[in-house]
Amino acid sequence: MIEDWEARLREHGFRITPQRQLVLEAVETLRHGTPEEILVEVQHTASGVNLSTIYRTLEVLEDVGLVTHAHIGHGPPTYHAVDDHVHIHLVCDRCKKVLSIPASVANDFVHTLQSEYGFQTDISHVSVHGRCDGCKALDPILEADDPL
Amino acid sequence: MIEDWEARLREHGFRITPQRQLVLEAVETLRHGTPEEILVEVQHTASGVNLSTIYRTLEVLEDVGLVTHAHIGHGPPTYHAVDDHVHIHLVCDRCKKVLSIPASVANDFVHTLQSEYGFQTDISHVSVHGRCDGCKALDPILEADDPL
DNA sequence: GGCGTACCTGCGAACTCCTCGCAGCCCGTC
DNA sequence: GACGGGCTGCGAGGAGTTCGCAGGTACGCC
Repeated sequence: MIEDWEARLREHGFRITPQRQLVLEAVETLRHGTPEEILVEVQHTASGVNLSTIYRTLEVLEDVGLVTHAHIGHGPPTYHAVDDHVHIHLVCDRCKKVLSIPASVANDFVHTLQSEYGFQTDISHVSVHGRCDGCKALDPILEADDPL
Repeated sequence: MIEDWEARLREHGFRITPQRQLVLEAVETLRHGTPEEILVEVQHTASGVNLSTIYRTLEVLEDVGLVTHAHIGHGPPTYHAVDDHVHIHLVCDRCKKVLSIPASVANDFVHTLQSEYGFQTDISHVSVHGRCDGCKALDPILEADDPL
């Protein structure tokens, strides 16, 4: 559990509630979790918790910098705890598998965006689509084709 | 208009219909278009066209490699014609502005993903989140914080 | 040019993901 | 321990997308 999560919330004028604790714990346990998955995880401990609360709680936790979200393809967003290693998602559009790689791989790319376009990149929010090693052999991407 | 679009469709066993032609034209005119925007564009010419048809047509056009889509943040996907320059979207999470930059900027990054992780990147499908030059000054991203 | 069939379209229902309004609860403070 | 305002659960509702079905139409075949 991230230390000082209570302090983080209080600093921003938010209250400490069991729901917020449970959601944060669930995000850390799952490492990659959609709101729906987080709900299920939370309900192992407290079955009365509502999906709206998950959404509102995730918004609060993101606000104070305890969790982040990233968009992985078409479905719902995925949430992470921020003390987890900052990473990039490689999403295989064919088998839907998600690889996490260290964000450092993109350092040069990020610097170029900064120096040439003045763009400050939130690298943890990036997801890169394509074909994983296995699927590449079976069904490679052709030029600019994107048969998702 | 992409040459041979009719041939492309026929090759894959699809028929040529006015709707398919109009959708393809709309995508090329708009350059960046959500299904809803494409519908509006198509309806300038043929008001009877239905949104379901737009979705089904885009799926077909993507299938035969005439259009691609990319996910730009929380909203609906954006479609492009494939003869357009391959590009990367830089999405400002604060002002929602989208910059298009040449895909070549990511060449080294793409090669690293290939050589180190065996991952074949569909670079046109990537969207990079962060802060544009203007917003960066007003409200920068703090470490791993992501206050979208 | 006309015919038939399989594909395609329009329409509406439904589904998923998410947000909102409201009434009651409970955290934090005095 | 009592009070007030933020927080939660619940249900309704909205945006974006998909699906099933009935009728229309492209296109191969004569």
